[in-house]
Amino acid sequence: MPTKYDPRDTETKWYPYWTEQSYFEAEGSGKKEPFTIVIPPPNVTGRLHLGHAWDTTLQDILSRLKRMQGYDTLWLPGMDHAGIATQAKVEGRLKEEGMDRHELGRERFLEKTWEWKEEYAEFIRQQWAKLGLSLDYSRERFTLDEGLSTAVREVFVSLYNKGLIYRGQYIINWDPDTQTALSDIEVDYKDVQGHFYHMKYPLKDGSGHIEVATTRPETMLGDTAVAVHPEDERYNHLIGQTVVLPVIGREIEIIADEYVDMEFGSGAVKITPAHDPNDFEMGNRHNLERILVMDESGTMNKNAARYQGLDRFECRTQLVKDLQEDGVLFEIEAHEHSVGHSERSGAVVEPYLSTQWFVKMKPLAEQAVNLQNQEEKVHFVPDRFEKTYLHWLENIRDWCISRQLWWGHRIPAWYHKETKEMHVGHTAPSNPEEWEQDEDVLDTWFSSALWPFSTMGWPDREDSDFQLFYPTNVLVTGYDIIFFWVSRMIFQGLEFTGQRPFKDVLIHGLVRDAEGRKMSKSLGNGVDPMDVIDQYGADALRFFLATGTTPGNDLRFHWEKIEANWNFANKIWNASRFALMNMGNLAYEDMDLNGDKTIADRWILTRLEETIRDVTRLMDNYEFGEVGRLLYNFIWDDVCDWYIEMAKLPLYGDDEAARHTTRSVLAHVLEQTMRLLHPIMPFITEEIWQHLPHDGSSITVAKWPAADESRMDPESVEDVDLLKHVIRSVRNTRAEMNVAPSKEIDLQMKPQNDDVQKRLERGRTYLKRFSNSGQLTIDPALKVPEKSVSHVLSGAELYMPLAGLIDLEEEIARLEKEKEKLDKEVERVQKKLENEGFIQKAPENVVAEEREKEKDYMEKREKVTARIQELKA
RNA sequence: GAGCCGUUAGUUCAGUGGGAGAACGCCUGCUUGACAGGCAGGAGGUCACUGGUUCGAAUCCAGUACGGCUCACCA
Repeated sequence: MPTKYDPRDTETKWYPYWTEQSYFEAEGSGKKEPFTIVIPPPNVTGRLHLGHAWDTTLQDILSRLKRMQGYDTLWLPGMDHAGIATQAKVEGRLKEEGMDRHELGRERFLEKTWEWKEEYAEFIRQQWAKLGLSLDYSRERFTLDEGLSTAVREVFVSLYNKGLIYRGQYIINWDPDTQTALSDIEVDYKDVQGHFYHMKYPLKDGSGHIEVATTRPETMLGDTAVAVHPEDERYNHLIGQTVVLPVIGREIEIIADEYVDMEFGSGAVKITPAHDPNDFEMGNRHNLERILVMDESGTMNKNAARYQGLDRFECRTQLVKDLQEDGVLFEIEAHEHSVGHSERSGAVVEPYLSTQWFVKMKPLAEQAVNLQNQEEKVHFVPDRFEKTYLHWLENIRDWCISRQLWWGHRIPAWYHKETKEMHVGHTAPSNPEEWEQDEDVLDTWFSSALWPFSTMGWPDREDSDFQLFYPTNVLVTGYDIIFFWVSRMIFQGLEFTGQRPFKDVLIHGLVRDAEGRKMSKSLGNGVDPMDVIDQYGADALRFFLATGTTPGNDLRFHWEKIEANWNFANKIWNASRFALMNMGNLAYEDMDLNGDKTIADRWILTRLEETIRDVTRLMDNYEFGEVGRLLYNFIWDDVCDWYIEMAKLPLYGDDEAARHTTRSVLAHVLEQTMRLLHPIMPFITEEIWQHLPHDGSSITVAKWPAADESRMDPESVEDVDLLKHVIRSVRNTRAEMNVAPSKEIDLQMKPQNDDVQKRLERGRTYLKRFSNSGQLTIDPALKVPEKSVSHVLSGAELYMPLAGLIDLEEEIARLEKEKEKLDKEVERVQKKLENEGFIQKAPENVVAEEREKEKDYMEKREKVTARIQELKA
């Protein structure tokens, strides 16, 4: 084994082995308790980013843990066709080749897109492998697969038949760039510094005019009314009168509607039912005509009269100029307002009248809301996200699900060419030549919403995977897609399977750069997880992702932390190297933990049991950060800095039996620790585990360690704690007095009682070695040496005669300082104990602890004071 | 406008009713038979602020300030 850990060797070796041995394939036999996670399917648009790496690392930790704990673990992989995003990518590629999808035709374009999909799917699988993810590839799914498409049609037809899907003409969010409708949540609202345009519309009878204002003046071309509040005294007399719409010359009525806010603007509103959702509603109430003034690309149409052919923003500029000249537009006010942008293309979204398909959300949302009052609810971790989720559901509007794209699930609706009759069903009507299928496809999230069950054979409820592995145990995802995905899976799962699709939802945040900024292409601050792996290994990256933060919070990426985690891997590597070099070909069968163990052996075994217990508990609570901290400290501090150093005594000694016991303990501790760490750092733990004495073919299928209280030895912990205190005091003195570690000193200890004396005697060999003392005295009747440095510990005093090195004044000053510290402690404790309330109300054990401390501090202070007196005398 | 989160050591973050923690960074010393990407020792914090509850508050409650996020409205 090389002295430095090189993750590249290890990490390329094990993944092929794991998959060849089918360790990640769920059995599906029903003999073991199942544990299921479905992966949030990444888009087949490109490379995985750090967010994916984080999300999947957390899932892999849970999957590996549960697999080791004996569950029939299914972690189901797959990908999402990502309608708009993928189509845009393929169109981009076509454009480079000087082509256009319309030239190519729908069928050829889809062929090209499938090619793209295969290419990127392979790419994504390679990245999953590099991350070490324990995915069951035998069950990989894609949202456009045959089976999943069947599920999509089943859901569509069923919801349609229940009246929960309908088609109609409404105002939707239109993206003129990609030329498709969007759902409400695919629109990003940004505050924009715009203008408020004030206009006068003349009354037909010539008696004057009425003032209106708008932020989108081009929509005035489609106005079909002006509205005022029925109780607005300024306008009462005008209700029912007619105004002549400038430019167009259309005569439109002044109507009364309570929606109008009298306080806002002039109190009169222009009404454009085909270009604004509120105006559309009002139009329905008053039977107003709906006039579209643009086409699907945002270009003004024939209803825009002389502005026909202009882009909507060119039209705005020109129209404003013209209206100003005509005196219609009399004021332009700076006005900050919120403007919707397409989440995908960034284009300004146009509220647009259009015929689309919708899901009626009220009944579905209600079910999901009610679920949270039941025992079998979805548990959000951390639970604050439940509030976010419920608030959204309670205020939900109908979901526009049709998209004017080619790449996706085609809507299973057919229209008769002549009668215009509509047919909704799994298949086309029997005489297909007389019908044509709806051109549109479904929102990508419509199919993603079915993912937890469509991937398991549903709608075949008898499918063995669906029977065994559904509902899933936990969903791991970022808070940014709670609305898009989590909520939709829940209401569709309830509607179609009658069960929650997952018991827990583990929410994480976003990966940010070191300055806390979101990683983005435009900022160029993104980090490719594959680069991180190439430099430091997947284990280092995974440890960082697992331990960097607590659930629900964002994570800042720091290269230094990744590097520190490589150091940790290297530390583990070298500790193992040491163990193996001193293992003497110890075989697994020959390991013996029942021999005559040293206090170090008993202590580290106790610490191991504590670590097993705590790590298991924390894993179950998704507290991976704490798990990492515990394992890091156990390995680095307890195993490496203390146990290995202590184990060197028997290992380098002549006592064969003692050596055998210590070898066994060391091998056992490392072997068990590798198992505990394996879910987080799968590669290095497998590598080391395979080198160590072990039983079985792979750590991936080794049993998760079980805590055994009977192996704990509290005495040994007290022993080692005392030894550590003594050793630290000596080291501290050496450092302060500039006594080189290589220079021998005398160490004289005066125990206060038999118990401490015995402990010190038991630890004598360790004390001698770690203090590098020539003479070591343990004597309750010790005659205090002159000219010596002293330390007062709980239960013992220690002296180091360092004649010639000691400055008496300095030593007194040091002890005075020590005494001051103790004074403060005593004062603090006594203040507490003098408090009647504390004595009466605080729990007994707390009071007892304080009394114990008081005694200890006072004793120490006494000793220190006495020592000062001696030195002064 | 409503809701949520954060504010703890130079930095990144844990801790969430009973003596302020870790990692990294910093300072000092060390070719100690696994590791100098290491070992040993050390410095460093009125836990944002103001009140309240409590025998006891970094921790619970209310408010304030600053930073961030989400939703809604915006003619």
